[in-house]
Amino acid sequence: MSTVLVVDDDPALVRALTINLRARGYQVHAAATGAGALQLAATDAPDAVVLDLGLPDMDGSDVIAGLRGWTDVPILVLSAREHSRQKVAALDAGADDYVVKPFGMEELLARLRAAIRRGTPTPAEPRITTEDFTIDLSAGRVTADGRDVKLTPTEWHLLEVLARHPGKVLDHGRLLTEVWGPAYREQTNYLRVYMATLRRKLEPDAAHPRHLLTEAGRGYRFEP
Amino acid sequence: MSTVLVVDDDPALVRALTINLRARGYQVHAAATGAGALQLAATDAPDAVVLDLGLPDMDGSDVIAGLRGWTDVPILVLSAREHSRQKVAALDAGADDYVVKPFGMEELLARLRAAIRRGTPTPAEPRITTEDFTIDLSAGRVTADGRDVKLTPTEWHLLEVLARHPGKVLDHGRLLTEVWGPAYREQTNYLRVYMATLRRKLEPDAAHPRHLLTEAGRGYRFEP
DNA sequence: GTGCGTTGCCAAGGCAGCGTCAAGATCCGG
DNA sequence: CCGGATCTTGACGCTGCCTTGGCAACGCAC
Repeated sequence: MSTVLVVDDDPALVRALTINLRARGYQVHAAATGAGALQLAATDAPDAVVLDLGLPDMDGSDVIAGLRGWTDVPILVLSAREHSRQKVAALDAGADDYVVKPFGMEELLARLRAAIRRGTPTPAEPRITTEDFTIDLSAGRVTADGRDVKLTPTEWHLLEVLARHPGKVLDHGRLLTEVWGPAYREQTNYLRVYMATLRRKLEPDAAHPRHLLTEAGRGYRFEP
Repeated sequence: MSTVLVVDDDPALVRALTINLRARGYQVHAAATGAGALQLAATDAPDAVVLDLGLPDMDGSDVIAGLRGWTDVPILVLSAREHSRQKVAALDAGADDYVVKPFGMEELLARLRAAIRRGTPTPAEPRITTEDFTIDLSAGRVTADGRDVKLTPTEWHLLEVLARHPGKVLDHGRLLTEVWGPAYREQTNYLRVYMATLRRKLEPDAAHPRHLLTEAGRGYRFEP
């Protein structure tokens, strides 16, 4: 999960932000001064920084410059002042976004999500590995001991749906609807045929599958 | 020089933005509808998009989704409405920034600079080599054993799109929208024709391609 | 053990998708 | 206005995928 560095000298605001961010699954570190912020940013390598411009010890632009000297971490600036000139200065100093206080928490969180999303142009390796094969969802390929496995469109589509819900049992109706469309909800034989070919192509022993499992009477499950 | 696509149905605002952006050295293209915006974005490949949410023909989120389906170009959203919920929706749909009308021109320009600065963090090696040929993306040239290979504009465009996503399967719709525009999403025969000429010009054995591969039923893939 | 529903497996026919070719249509420089 | 390059369009086999039906194996309830 992502780490966020919150920099503000108002303890109440820091606490409010911390609570909201933690509730969304972020890890939060806080600093009350510009010097502390630079220090923490260097040691923690956060995924985003929320920075109040009105710090007691340093000018906001200097904090931004201090960060930008060595990192491209997204910086989201908070400020009580509406002054346009200051916004321009902060953005040109290298900030990624600017939010005026008082702000809505939902908006701040959305802007933070947008900033972090941009900050990681590698949206994580969407790659799922088992002991016997590897699925690369973004590249749309499957490899088994080094070699590319050739899958037909339908085979791939079915595998993709299963792999996106690892460990979960997906019932027939759901799989059929997602792969073939709502009109095919009753054609459970399709599933039998295609699960069979997937097992033949991916499982070491198709007769005793280890990853493409049947949950009798309920559906199928993918186990990494 | 950066190109900016301005999307707004208010001619006065479009003119004001155009004048200001041109004065700063940007190249400006404009659209008044969502459909026009998607079309222009596909053909012009702008470096940033300024998008008004209140378009006559499409919902703003749909325009964002239509762009995000195939490009990471920075999107800066304009809206008259202050509603927080709409901001959140636009940002989560993939927008990079959100500015409430009326806005200060200086602030808008600063945010635009920040967005474009973020959007081009890849000076990177714009050169891709395979065993049989080399693609120089920045120079727009391809060489096969020392000699320049002559490509027509369309051939080059198609090769470029494939080469920018090495190893990934790109489906027909995506390739067609990027090379020919959204209106050609169904013309899969274009792909067949141009993949054939690319193979003839680049592959040692066009009948058994090693780098320009077809993923039957799903799309094409470039393998370095 | 028996009966029933569910699942795995196989093979054959129809057909969609792909590669290929060639003939207009269009664009562009001279 | 002409000639060549480029793009568009249609047609035609062919490969291989999807569909379909039938049958055997299996597990579970009785």
